[in-house]
Amino acid sequence: MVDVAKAAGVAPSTVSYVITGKRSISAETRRQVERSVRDLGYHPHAGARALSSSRTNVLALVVPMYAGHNVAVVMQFVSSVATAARAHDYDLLLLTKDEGADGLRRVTSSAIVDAVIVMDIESADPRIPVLRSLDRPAVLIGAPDQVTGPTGLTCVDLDFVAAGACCVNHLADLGHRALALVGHAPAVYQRGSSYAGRFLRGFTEAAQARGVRARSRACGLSYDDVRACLDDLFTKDPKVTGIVVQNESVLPSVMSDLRQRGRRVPEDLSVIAVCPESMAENYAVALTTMAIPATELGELAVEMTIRQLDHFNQAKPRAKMKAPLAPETRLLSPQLVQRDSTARPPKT
Amino acid sequence: MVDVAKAAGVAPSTVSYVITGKRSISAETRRQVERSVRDLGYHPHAGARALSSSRTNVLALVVPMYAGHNVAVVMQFVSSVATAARAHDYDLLLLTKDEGADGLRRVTSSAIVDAVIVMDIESADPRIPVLRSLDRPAVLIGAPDQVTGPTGLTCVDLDFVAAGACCVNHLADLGHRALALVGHAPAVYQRGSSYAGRFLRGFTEAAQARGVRARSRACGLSYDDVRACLDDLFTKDPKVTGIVVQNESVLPSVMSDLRQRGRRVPEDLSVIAVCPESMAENYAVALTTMAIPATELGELAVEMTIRQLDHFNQAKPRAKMKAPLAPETRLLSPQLVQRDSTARPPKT
DNA sequence: CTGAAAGCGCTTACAG
DNA sequence: CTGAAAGCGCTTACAG
Repeated sequence: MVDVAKAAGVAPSTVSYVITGKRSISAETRRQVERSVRDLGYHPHAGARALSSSRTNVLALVVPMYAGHNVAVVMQFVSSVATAARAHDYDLLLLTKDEGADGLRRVTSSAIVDAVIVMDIESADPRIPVLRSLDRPAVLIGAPDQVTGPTGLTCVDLDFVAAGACCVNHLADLGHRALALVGHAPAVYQRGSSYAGRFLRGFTEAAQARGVRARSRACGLSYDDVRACLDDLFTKDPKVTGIVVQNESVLPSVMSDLRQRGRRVPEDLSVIAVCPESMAENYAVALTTMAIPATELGELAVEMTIRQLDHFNQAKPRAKMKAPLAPETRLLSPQLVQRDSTARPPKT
Repeated sequence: MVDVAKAAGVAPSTVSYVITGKRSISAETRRQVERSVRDLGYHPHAGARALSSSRTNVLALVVPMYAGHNVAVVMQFVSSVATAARAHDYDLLLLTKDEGADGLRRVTSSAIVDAVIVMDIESADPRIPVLRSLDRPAVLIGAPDQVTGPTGLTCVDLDFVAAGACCVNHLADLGHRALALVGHAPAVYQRGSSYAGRFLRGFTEAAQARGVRARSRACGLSYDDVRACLDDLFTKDPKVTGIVVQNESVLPSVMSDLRQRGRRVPEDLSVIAVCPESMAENYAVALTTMAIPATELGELAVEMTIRQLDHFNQAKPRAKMKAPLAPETRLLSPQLVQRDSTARPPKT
């Protein structure tokens, strides 16, 4: 920086101000400095910046990485968060979920990152109290179980309760009277991943409200798991004419197994897939989907984080008692896109 | 740190030495310091460390994120690199591929990271010259086209040429005389992703060597793309009895379409899938696979990076002419796991 | 085995 | 609109 200042004939602090844009600079001076910056190929040292400004311009993203489970959706989240972060001039530090609460404390109290975004929150997640005590902004992608509960944390998610209900309503409107839900892998429920439970709740409650029969079952990833799951569902209620597949990873096997059973979609059986829109066309029948708006959620998460950060940084110098920005909870409304896999049930 | 030093009754520098372990400390003093560190909940400030030591303990990982393409494999890479990095006390900064060469320059010359790991190298990739000029260690997951070429960069990858050949040999050994390769999406070849080309080359050359017919075709992701691809392959060579599916994302559609055509696997047709082992059991027939050892490759990449870094940091103080560690290229041997989807061809 | 002190490269009140 | 200077919190020669 000193070299740049010399080359431009100004004080080092002026170079800093040109780069950070934190005070107005005469057009002339600015030009000089920018020129020298370019000529010397100068890049400010991130560590030095972090040390003197107490800001790193890095966000942590905690990603769940379970082999085979939900990879497409997770990738979309990661990709969208990374891109949105860069658009706001932030970089992304990737944390795996199994670093747990300690990992959050580590990156946060070493000032490696300015804030954290956490995916895949579980009911009674041990990270929540930690997150709340961090003294740095935290945003959850995914809402803890009591949606409106006093988590004190900012959340953004699809409204999975409404999504479950929405699927039921679509099928009930078409005339279906008996439904089934092919759920996530058992491990997902055991972990208490909140989205799984919330969707199931919406599904069950709406079925009750509409007076249609509904049952659900967790479903493992292998072909045998899928067959066993469908066997069970069809045995327990042979009249099922509508199924909702919440487990995106298992869609191929489900579609293939249904054909093998001689159940035509949608003539004999209607299918709704809960998955990213991009997967809808990958089957012989274009799938009616309950979209998971991963890209939008990722962008929102970043925006909410930045907003918290702005507030946080303003409050810092002024009062010791920074009024923490009131934690918002944004739940996106579900959007069902009808394609060719849902229709009226067969006449009996 | 000053507080910790006071609490422990030692000099700040001693605290530093205890934490970094860079010189021997009496057991007594160490205990005192460690105690104070714990009592005060002290965490060293990453920025300050980076500034004075010129090391950040962060690695950049450049990840290709194309919706739908190869997501499972990419996730496995990311997960394994992240975990391996943590095991060496490094964090991971995630860069998307579309930040390109500029992104590499940015994180590197701002000293945000100590080294970079780059996935999905293309033939004649514009990032290669940049990587070579970085003055920081760089490791490629994936080899540029001329495997042994003078890239001057350290690479680790599956030996895709051998992998292609290995698939052909397995099928030829079983007695198949006409083979087909369902390749990656056209976009992958257009980008010149090197693994796609290398696999194809191995496949083609081995077929020639073994005197079996072989053709290949790119294949898009949608069901219609898959059907068109198989239509084309079977039309051009109706005697095909063995196919290799390199495009993991398309496996479900392929298997489902084959059944619809009345081609039983493996009685009528043998299938080899190039994919992670974890996907082998997700179909009605357990798939014979050409494994993509993503986890192992990720770990190797991190180890090679650390080794470069060690060398780099040792050379720095001594000579201006740091002899750059001779760039290694490690190509893992392919491993074919036979399961139930390959067998002798039908007698004619 | 331990200390005192310089210095890493920025940002940001404080002055004018 | 611009400068001079303190200070952020560590690491690491230099000494003893």
